[in-house]
Amino acid sequence: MNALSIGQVAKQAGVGVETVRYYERRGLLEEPDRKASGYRQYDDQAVAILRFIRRAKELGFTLKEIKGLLALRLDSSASRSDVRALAKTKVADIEERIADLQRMRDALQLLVQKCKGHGRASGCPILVALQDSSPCEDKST
Amino acid sequence: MNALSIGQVAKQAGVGVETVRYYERRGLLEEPDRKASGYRQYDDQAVAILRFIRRAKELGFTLKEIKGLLALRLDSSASRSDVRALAKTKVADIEERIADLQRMRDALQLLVQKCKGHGRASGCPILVALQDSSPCEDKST
DNA sequence: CTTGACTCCGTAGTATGGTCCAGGGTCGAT
DNA sequence: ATCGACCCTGGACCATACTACGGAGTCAAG
Repeated sequence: MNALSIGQVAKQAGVGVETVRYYERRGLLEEPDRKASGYRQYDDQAVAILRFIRRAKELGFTLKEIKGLLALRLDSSASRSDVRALAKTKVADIEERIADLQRMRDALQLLVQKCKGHGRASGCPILVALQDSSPCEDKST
Repeated sequence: MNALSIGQVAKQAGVGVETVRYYERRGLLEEPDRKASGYRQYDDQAVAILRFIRRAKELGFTLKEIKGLLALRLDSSASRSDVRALAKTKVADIEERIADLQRMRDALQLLVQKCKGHGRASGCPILVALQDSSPCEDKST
């Protein structure tokens, strides 16, 4: 197991040094061992976790959620059924998110189809639809 | 054309008063006329724009993008294909996010499968799945 | 042993999209 | 005239996710 400096893990994971420290503060990354000088010493596992975080972020997870996802991984020794339940909940969350995005996409795609792309922008069906097609119930009750 | 107070436009558009002022500061909403007292005076057009913003936000546009969309609407030299291109880009964005989420969901589902029965959950498929599906080129050049 | 790159820490600033607050002024009804 | 509801401004504040900075210490090559 090779020891890596913060700069090296950062580079290998494709993030900045400040970001690594930030994740540590946020509790996503365990506090690593230190050398006598106080320098952080990481191993390859840290790189894997950083890449995981990067990827999960791309998937639209917040750091808080990613922390939970990482906890799934670490909790495994304790209670497997809990892990399973948590993972299942996450799957449901994600599916909901997918459904939301699909609704967004469908709505937008419908608008794109309505617009043939000819003529002036004013009067474009997309812009018109954006104004008119909304239910937008007001806040009065 | 009826004159509306900020509270009235806000209510009709389904947003908060502070939000209306915020949009004005951000340049999404034109500065309205003022009464002698300094009170803002809006018309129905403002409600339409606020609804437009709300709706576009629901479709995943950022305020910056919405500002662009609103500018297109006013720009006589802008064409529908400009609007269409923007919308299409957004559709592509959303589809990418959907695909990513589906991959994440599959990875998690795999985790759920693996956690079933026994077998160590350390060596977790979440981490593995996300590690492998990512290019993760490092920053070195 | 010097030099330059790297690291430490804490704090502050960035952007996004608001939201809230104080300390005023205004409006409409009673 | 007085009350409550509304509006004004400027600025602070919230969360999220970083990014930058100052002033110090450390490491490794030459």
